[in-house]
Amino acid sequence: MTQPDQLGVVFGALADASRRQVIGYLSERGTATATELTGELPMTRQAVAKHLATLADAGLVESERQGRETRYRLTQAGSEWDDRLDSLRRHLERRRR
Amino acid sequence: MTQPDQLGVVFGALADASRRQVIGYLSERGTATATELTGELPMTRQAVAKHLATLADAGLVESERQGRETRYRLTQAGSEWDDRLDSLRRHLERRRR
DNA sequence: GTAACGTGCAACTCGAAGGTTGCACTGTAG
DNA sequence: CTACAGTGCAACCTTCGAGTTGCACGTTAC
Repeated sequence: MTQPDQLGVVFGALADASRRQVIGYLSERGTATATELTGELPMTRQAVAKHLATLADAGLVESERQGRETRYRLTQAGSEWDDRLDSLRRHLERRRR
Repeated sequence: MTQPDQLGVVFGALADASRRQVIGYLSERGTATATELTGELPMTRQAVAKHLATLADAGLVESERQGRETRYRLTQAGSEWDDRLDSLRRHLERRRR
C-alpha cells in the first residue's frame, strides 16, 4: 500500500461529481480555462483550480499557459474515461429499470 | 449535486486500495467473513468491517448472516467491476512501457 | 451453564479533501 | 504608464474518511 496506487488516484479523481462534470465540459468544448469553468460550477475559481489540479495529478487533464490564461484539455486517458463514463451511465440506466 | 450520485459512491469505494483488494479476494474465494479478511489486510477487524459496509453501500458486495458469522460475497455489479479492474490494470501496464 | 467466538455499535484521534478569503504577480488593453 | 483581467499561492475552516479501542450482544462448543 506504500506504492503509488495510480488506480486509486484516478478513481479518487472520478469520485467527485464536479470533476466528472469538468471532464464532460472539456470533452464538449475541447479546452477551457479555470475562470470559464467557474461559470459552470457553483463554486469559486480557486475551488475549480483545485479540481483541475486533482484531475491533472490523475493524468486526466493537461494544461498549457498561453499569455495570461491557462488552458486545460483532456489527455488521452481523460478522453477514454469520458467514454467509459458514458458507457457506465447507460449501464446504470439499464440496470435501474 | 444534491442527488444520490451513484457513480460517485462507486468510484469512491473503488478509490481505496484495501477495498479493491477485498474485491479481488472475494472474487477468488467466493465468500468471506470480516474476520477472515482481517488476516489478509494490515488492519483490525472493525476497519475491515467498515470497508465492507462501504462496498455494500456502493452495491458491490452483499452480506448474509449465517448463525454467528456474516458472510460477504460480490454482487453482480461487484463481479463486473472486478473484471473492469483487471482490464484497467492491463491497460495501464501497456501504457506505461 | 459457561466459556469462547464472531459480530455490531459507539466514541475517539488524525489527516486529508473540498471550499473559502485575501493577496501578490504577470500579461494585455487603453 | 496605468488599469484590469487571469492566475497562483497561502492560510484558514469544516467535514469526512480511515483507523483505533472498548464494550455489549447473540451463537456455538463443551
